Amino acid sequence: MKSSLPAGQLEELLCIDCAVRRSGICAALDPDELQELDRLGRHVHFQSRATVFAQEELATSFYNLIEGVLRLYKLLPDGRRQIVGFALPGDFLGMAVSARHGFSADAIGPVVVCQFARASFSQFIADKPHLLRRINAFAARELNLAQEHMVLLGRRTAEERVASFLIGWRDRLARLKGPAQTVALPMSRQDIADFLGLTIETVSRTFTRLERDEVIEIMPGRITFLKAARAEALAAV
Amino acid sequence: MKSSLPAGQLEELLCIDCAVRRSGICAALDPDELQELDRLGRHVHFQSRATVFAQEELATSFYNLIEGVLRLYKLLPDGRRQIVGFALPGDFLGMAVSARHGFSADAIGPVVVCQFARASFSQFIADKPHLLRRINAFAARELNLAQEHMVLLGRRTAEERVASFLIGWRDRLARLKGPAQTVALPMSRQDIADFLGLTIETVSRTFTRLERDEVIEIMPGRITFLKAARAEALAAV
DNA sequence: CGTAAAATTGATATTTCTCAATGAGAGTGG
DNA sequence: CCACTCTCATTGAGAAATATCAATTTTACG
Repeated sequence: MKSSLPAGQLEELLCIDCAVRRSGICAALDPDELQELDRLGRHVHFQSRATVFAQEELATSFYNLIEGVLRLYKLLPDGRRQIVGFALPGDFLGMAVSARHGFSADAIGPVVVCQFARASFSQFIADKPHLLRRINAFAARELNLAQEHMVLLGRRTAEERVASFLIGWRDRLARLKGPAQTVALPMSRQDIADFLGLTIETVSRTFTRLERDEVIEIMPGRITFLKAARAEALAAV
Repeated sequence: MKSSLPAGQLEELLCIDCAVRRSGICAALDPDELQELDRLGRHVHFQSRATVFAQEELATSFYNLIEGVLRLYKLLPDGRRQIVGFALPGDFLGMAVSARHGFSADAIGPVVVCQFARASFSQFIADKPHLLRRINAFAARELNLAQEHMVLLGRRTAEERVASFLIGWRDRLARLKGPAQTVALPMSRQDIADFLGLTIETVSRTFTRLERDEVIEIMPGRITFLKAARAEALAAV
């Protein structure tokens, strides 16, 4: 955490000290490789609502999310929005299928990312099978999440969607910060609606219903599970 | 296509002669590696409706789809089904996130797959960066498709879903067999409904409406585009 | 042909959306 | 410190899209 770098570069910590060193893709690297990586990446801060990259923009970088939350979304030409996921520290972004990004990413609250130029990072990973395998595992996990979400969007009721979302979010935060009954929800109701394929009104009504049934308690920016088992049952069915 | 192998092994063609040699992940391999791979994989035939692997089953193999169509789906405990995709020749399956399959795969019509034992294939790819990169690219493409599908499921109307599906399916078949206005639909209306997050009745009514509007012509097991541009517009919005 | 499965069509029900109004929290300037 | 304002969230009433239930028709297959 301490740094001997001159002022103005304080955030340019070394990979070896990185907060997501053990959870991100970099966990696959040995000390020598981490040192090499130090020269390729740089930390970039974004304030709330800032855009890290946008759909259709040329994908010139890869990103490791170090701190904060990103919403990842696709827009239809008429403005309809589908949030395809929320990124948390340790997540790796930028695996575009073409030269352009398939979705936009913007900050929900302050964010720090580790940015890598596409060309040099591609070169860095090109002959590192252990790192390629880890990136593969990350992609497989993402794909699995996406498929779970398709089931939610295609076949679940509003109440099941909301319960699934809350339980899934709780579990992701638990992996980062340890388990807790109270769960921070930094994203807006509109974000939740656009993630779950619902309207903001339906999300709000469903929250209220879950609170009336004493499954959760609603507080500004967070909720508490009162009957976690009931919520889990709704999420699982 | 010709084979000098004894009867009973007629389908055990060599990788070098494989129908999906240029489109599948194996396109990343050189002749020596293909020869090595010959010893690891074996062709397996499935008849229509047969299950190649099932959700929650131990993932003991990887598969290259050689011929035919698979439906890939997840089931909820109460029987609701979401088809997460249709696999076509050249697709690679079996990248499970855990030890178990995240979805089921079964044959729509006769199917041939090239099956690899998980352990030996994992070993085969472990130190082949070019193959790992290709598998990565396949995963990224899958993820991209999944995200597109999330938009469809979360934010599109029934008519847009059906038009998107027909156009998307046409384009995938075009890549395999060349462009055509008439498109084979080997899957049932129920399969289409479970892919699009609709009921069979809504799919049927939407097909009928598209036919009444002279956008498509419906025939048993296939459709023809009469106004492809109109369908594309519905799919794109 | 005859039968079973798949697809279509119709009538009605239900969920979720849309439109509109109200309420609550956070930041700002007097 | 308090009104003011802006954004976000909640609530209500009615509309719309899609689901459900129930025939009927078409297609596939022995």
